[in-house]
Amino acid sequence: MPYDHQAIEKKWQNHWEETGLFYAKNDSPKEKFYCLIEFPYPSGAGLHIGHPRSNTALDVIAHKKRMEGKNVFYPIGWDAFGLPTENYAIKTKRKPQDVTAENIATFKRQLKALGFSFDWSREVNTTDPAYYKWTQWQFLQFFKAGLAYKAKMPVNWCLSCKISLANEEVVNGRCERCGGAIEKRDKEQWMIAITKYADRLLSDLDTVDYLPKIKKQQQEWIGRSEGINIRYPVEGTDIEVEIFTTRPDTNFGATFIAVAPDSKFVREHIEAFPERVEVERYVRETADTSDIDRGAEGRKKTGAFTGLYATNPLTGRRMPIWVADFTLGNVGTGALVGVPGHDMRDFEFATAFGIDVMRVVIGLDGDASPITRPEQVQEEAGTMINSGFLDGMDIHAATQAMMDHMEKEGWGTRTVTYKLRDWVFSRQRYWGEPIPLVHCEDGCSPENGGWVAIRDEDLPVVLPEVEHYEPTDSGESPLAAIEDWVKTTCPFCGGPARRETDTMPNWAGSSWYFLRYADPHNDQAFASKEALAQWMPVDWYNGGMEHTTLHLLYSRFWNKFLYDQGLVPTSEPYAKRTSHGLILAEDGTKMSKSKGNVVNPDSLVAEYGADTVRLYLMFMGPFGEPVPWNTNGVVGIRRFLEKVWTVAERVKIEASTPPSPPSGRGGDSLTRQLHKAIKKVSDDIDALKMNTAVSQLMMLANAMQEASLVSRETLATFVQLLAPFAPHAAEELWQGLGHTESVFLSSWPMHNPEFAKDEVVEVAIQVNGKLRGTMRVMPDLPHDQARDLALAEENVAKHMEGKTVAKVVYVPGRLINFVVR
RNA sequence: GCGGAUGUGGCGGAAUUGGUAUACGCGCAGGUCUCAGAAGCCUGUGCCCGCAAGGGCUUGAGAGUUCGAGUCUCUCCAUCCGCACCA
Repeated sequence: MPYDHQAIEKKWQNHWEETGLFYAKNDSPKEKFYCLIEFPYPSGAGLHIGHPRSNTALDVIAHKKRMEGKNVFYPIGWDAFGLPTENYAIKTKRKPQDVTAENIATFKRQLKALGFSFDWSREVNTTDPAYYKWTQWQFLQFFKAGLAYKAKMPVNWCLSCKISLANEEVVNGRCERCGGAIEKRDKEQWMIAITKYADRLLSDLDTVDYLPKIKKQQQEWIGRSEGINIRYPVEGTDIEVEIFTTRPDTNFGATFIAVAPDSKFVREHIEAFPERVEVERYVRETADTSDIDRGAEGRKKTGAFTGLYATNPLTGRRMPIWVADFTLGNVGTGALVGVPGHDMRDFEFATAFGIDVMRVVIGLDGDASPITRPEQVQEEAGTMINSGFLDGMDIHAATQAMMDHMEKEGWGTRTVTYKLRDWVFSRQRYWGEPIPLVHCEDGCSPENGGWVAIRDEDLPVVLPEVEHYEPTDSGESPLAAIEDWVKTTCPFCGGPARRETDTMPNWAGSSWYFLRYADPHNDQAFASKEALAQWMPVDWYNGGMEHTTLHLLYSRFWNKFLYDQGLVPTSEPYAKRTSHGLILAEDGTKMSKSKGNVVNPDSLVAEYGADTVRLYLMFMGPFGEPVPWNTNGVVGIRRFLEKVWTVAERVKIEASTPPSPPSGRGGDSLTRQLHKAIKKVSDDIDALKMNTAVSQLMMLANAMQEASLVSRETLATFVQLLAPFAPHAAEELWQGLGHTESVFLSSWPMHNPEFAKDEVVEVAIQVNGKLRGTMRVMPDLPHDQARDLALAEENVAKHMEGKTVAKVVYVPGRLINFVVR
């Protein structure tokens, strides 16, 4: 019988579905194992080949854990709110609800065709009112706890479309759709105070098993730094300018102050600037530059002098106060003290505007001459000089000494700052969860600016249908145009009130979906305490490296908040987090619809089969790294499965034979290969080294093909090892070997180290580290015998002729190296 | 610019974590089968010199540590991901 993937795959997918084989059981006595993949955004483009990369890997893990006796939970759902669907709906004049339903149907069909062992009975959808009811409810808990607040934040405003744009819709500083100019406009936005959790988000990383690079990115994103806020009096006024620095040790070398155009200092004191007109012009000019450009080292420095001077109490020096856009308004206090000798951007600024440069640190190169060239700027290490009581100290000791001094004098206060900023939670868009607040016209809740929470029993606030999905040209969401909906009554006093028309960002629904899976049909709570206690935390979460900062941090924060409210059982939601690399197009560039280099999973599954696609995805390269797609590689995998099929047909025809008895050490060669493979495949799956696990399976298949006789037991074990990767083919082969139950109900094979041992190994013989021969010997051959055998090799002897042996390095089973002179 | 990562044959990659570099797969070449082709099977395949035996070189570039470096250290270069309203 030839390998007919179409018949086999359909048959087993139906069988698994009918028997509910992979549905998680709430009342199982087995130990739970919660496997999670990032739920997909159901875009109109259909499943991207990158989705099954992650899904297959965790499917392999889920299957192996099942076979190891765990109660595995592997759910799936849809992260369906968001811009692309909304924009598509605007363009095609269709309802986002309908578009979303269609996209989900497509994704579902595509995922099912790949045979993933998802628990489809627990599917969730963020756009379902029964789901977002709880997203809204949880937002209200943030609101009630005082963590949600309104603040003015800049948005990208397209002057011709008259709507605010997402950063992604701004291309080269212009509107993506109309190409028109963009302006930054301040808009009142809901914010969530994630920075209150910064310390715990940082320190609790010690309690979880994330890939080191993931932890590092989280740490850097949170960006804790200890420093000091220093207040300098402004000459001739009663105002002060407050700056933040992590390097007060260099303060004897401070020669200017730079404040950000968008800083509090400029907003509050611009009236007092002697050069006010010039500063106003500069502020307007720089308003639309992005932070990324502004912070860049080497970028041409610009600025405007305010006409004011601050006094450095340490030295009595007059420091001119400049407005300069290389200072960022949202970092520290929005103002910095310029030490051009020891900071490259300060140096660039000072040289551009003729400001003094002083040396206060001698670098490791010992150069103590005046700093005139950029390469002399000493930023990282060194010893203090020209700095009074700090002279001779190392910069780190000097930093502490200076902070002590400044605190004692009352000039400054030690401060911890974070790069992390509070979470902008409002969108002026249609396709998101309505924010469940009303503004009372009668003055309720003055402490919250008049904002009142919707009563729990009135949730969800259902997204009403509108005529047009475009944001209004006043910058409000399209919901603002539905006067009937906006006008409501205050849940508190019953007086007139207006609804909040902003919606939530798509991060909201994805910040807690893993909790909903535990109890997806509950209408009394987002999930019951019992269900959460049973399944949380997630044991293994895999997702893209591109989600390492935002989604991962938001959802950790969200979970921690719920934990503090006593609503979830663990402080950290994910015990383990790994990441997969992007799949690139064959030419090594990113796949994109516009370039037409997108790989279509449907046609691949139809032509080669789901098992081939799954195996190829695991084999194509190291799981954590980006790899270009290669259809030729798929062909190679298909050949492998056909080879397996041929071997299996042969085994079925041959008379049943007992398993090859281990003859002496290691048994026969096939038994040895089998046990090596069991070990390697098991270890590799756990370590997510899927590519080498598959190549080990290939080697075992090659060995079976070459072997004169393959026992049914050997083949059966091979099938078990193959099963997580190629579940359909494995079920078919397993059944062909006479089993009546699913291969996934069998126990994962154990390897016997005795059977895996080699009788003889090849040992390298080196002379002065160069390979001069090899010998086949027992792995534990004693030193003297190894030396004598090696010296007997003709080519080795040739290279040793006339030399004296200074040293012999012998690594049993690996190599022997003669160091000669 | 800042933060995180990566760099090995013609291509995707492997390397027991300091021990025979190039496993496995693709591609290519030769053979077998065939009227012929396809598929399958067998053999070979890092580069240079050599009929061969063998020798030299080789893991982005350059230096260093070591009996021994793809792996450790330093300098440089290139590529990818993220940068807060894409998901």
